[in-house]
Amino acid sequence: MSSKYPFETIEPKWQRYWKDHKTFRAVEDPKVPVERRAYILDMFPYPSAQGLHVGHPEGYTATDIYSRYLRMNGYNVLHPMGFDSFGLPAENYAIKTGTHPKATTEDNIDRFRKQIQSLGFSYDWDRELSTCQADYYQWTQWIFLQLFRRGLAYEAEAPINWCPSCKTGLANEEVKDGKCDRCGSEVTRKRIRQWILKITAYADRLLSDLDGLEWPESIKQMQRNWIGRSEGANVRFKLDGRSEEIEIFTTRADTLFGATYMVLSPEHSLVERITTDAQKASVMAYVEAASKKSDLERTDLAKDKTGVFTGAYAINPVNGAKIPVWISDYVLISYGFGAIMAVPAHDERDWEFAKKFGLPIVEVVAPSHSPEAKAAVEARADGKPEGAPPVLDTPAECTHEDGVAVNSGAFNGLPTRDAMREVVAMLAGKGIGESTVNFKLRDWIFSRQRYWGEPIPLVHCPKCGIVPLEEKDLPLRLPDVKSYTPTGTGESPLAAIESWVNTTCPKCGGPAKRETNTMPQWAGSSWYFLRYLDPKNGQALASKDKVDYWMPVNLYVGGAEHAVLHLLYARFWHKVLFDMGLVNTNEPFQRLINQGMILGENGVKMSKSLGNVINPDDIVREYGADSMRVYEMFMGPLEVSKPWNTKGLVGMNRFLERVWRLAEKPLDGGTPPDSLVKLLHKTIRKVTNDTATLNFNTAISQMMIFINEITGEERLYRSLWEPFVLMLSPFAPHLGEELWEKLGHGSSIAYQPWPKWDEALCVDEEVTVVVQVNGKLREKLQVAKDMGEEELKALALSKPKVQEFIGGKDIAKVIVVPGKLVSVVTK
RNA sequence: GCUGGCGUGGUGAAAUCGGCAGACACGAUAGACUCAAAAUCUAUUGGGGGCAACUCCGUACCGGUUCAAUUCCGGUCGCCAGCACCA
Repeated sequence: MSSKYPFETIEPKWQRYWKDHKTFRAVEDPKVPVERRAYILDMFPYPSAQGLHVGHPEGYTATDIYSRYLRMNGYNVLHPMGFDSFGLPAENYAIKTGTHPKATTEDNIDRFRKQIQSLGFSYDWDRELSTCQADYYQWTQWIFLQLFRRGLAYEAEAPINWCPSCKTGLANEEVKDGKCDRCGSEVTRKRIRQWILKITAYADRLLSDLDGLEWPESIKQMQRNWIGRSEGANVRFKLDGRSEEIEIFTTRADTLFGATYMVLSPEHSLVERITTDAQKASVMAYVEAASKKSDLERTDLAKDKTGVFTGAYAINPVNGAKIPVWISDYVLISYGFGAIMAVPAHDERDWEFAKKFGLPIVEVVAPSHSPEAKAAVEARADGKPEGAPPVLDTPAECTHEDGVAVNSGAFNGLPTRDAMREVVAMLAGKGIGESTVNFKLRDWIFSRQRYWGEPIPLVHCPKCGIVPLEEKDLPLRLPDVKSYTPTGTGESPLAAIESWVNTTCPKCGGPAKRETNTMPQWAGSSWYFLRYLDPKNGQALASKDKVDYWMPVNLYVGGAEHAVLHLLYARFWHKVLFDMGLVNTNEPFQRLINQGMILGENGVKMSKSLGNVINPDDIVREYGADSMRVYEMFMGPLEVSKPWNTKGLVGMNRFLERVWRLAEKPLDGGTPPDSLVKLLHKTIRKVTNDTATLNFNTAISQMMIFINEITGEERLYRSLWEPFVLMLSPFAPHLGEELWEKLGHGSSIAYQPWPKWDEALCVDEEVTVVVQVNGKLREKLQVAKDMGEEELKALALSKPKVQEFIGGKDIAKVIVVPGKLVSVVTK
């Protein structure tokens, strides 16, 4: 009678063993060559009150299997875990319940750590960190000071997302579809004094360095779009009868002759000055209304263009035309100069606006094969481009396609690309424009008017201005407060603690006030992977030796939701640290993989409100951690989203039960049958290759095939069983250790050498060769693996079945792929 | 709208230097064991037709290249994700 697989006792037993023996402690052994060192990293979790979700262990299991596999292959592996613990959820909870966020955060971390440990991951827990601890955020503050010193942090008034109901500024990630994620109110804009990081100074490098990264193409593409580099030109337009100029950015300098009006963003600084008295009332009303609009109203819903004429006119520099200057909120203050030249014939937005307000539309680019284009090209060939016949009709539709310049004076007849270059050259010659590059990426609004974050280590001194703290005075500790409730004035709750706010200036010693904004949640996570390298270092964020030993991260696994925020911020900070000589690589994460989402059993996203959430604790209790691990890896490729299915999990549990029952047979030291030896070697080959490439689902399937085969045997051969247990152990580590111990070994399986396969034993002596006649499969041949082409052809043609389908027709050709197929084609 | 990705049995999926479509698992059906159930084991399981040997169809849809297409190319439709007036 066989016993049930006792995961309830095995799993805690080995977890205790690993902890007591510090089995997975990583040590910087200089004897290990660089190519045998591996830094395998998970995106660390935010420890929420809900506890772990089944989605978390998916990526963690993948990196764990890979880490264990690498250790067994002689690698020195760094595989750490920690907690991203500053941020709004803890603070919101504190506001609601009056519990200190530190207390709830610590509770949550304890819970998370326990849950993570219950899954048997091989982390080096001696390196655990938490971003809200002073000995960690001391270095987050230190990095901020370096950014400040290098001119990469500046103070400015900037409009931020503001929730009028929660009375607080919101981070971008807390705004969903223009609404507050917490209360559902529409988010408005509020201008508040902000600390901003100059990430745009690194835009070019953040873009070009993507090319060298082994990241999913989709993530690289998302970052490219987000950075949004565009080449174009700046052009300055004179105002009619005034000294000011309007400067604009355009990617289509070639359409300058078609610019029939200009539009300023309502927030543009010239608006007030250039508006004529007659227009003042309507312009001011429009500006006022625009400022009150939420983002949602200004973008999604604003399909219909709105705007007001300022009364002012600008001069089109190429043809001297007087063109009206309007204001409209379809022009964004935050991009380019917050002003545009409008070319309605060749820009959809300008087209809609011009149609609505009856503004002139002039075609300046004709489709390449149109008669207008041909006439312009001919005129140019004759040396008289300006003599090209004018195109007078208002175009029927707007097009941004390339073509040939028309209605463009000396530029008539030039193809779009040439016209762009020529027009810019002409503008540059006159000193009223030049080619330039613009980015969509904006500077990083870095301050939060919140309590639970890193205090910004600066003071405001009435004499000296903004003064950074001395590095020796770090960390600047977060003080205790009575109330975490946001003030609603745009000041953080810290502002109310006078004893903390009032301080002395580090420079002059006079009275000064502390900066009361705190850092966003993204600060701590922008460099945590460096602190794991040297988590107890009191002198530096990490010693250079340790950075050199481990960096860069060889494999980083986490959700795709961090494609642009965390992954872009971390790259930015890393490049700054690289420029300072503190890290050895330009990029932090060499290889990135996004695990897919685990959906609910009904195929939709797991969420509390849908009642389809699976709690990993229940799974571990009922089926064991190993079943959970193997199931999550068996579900499908790591990168794709797939629905949870508890039935499927039960199947994995059955597989492990079968393995356990097999182990209860007495071991046999004899030689197993050839066919099983061959299967073993094929299995080693497949599991090795698939594990190395993170194709865990097919590796598991091969192990199942192996088990199905050897289950039929009377005896359990040690020479088959030991290699199998070794291969299984990264996937089901508790069971692996237990079976290894049962095999009579004294030490952990974690560092045993990975089994090797013999290629000669993976080859079958006999293979199936299929015969096709006119593309259809008609016969199969069992032949020796190395049968030659001629022999195969003769054998195939000798088969009655094949002859039957040839049906006496002449043979046009026969294609033979030795070991695979014979394809007969008739005339 | 733009960008990226994906469409294969009842379900999760496997197979792509083009070469037996559906490995492995779930579910289902039938049987063995049992007083019975659970567990376990055995068999069948893409669809249609045939008593059967067998045969036809089948990888979202339409077309192309090829002796041969799930795989390559062009188009259409659908789904998912991200961005969204970026001049």
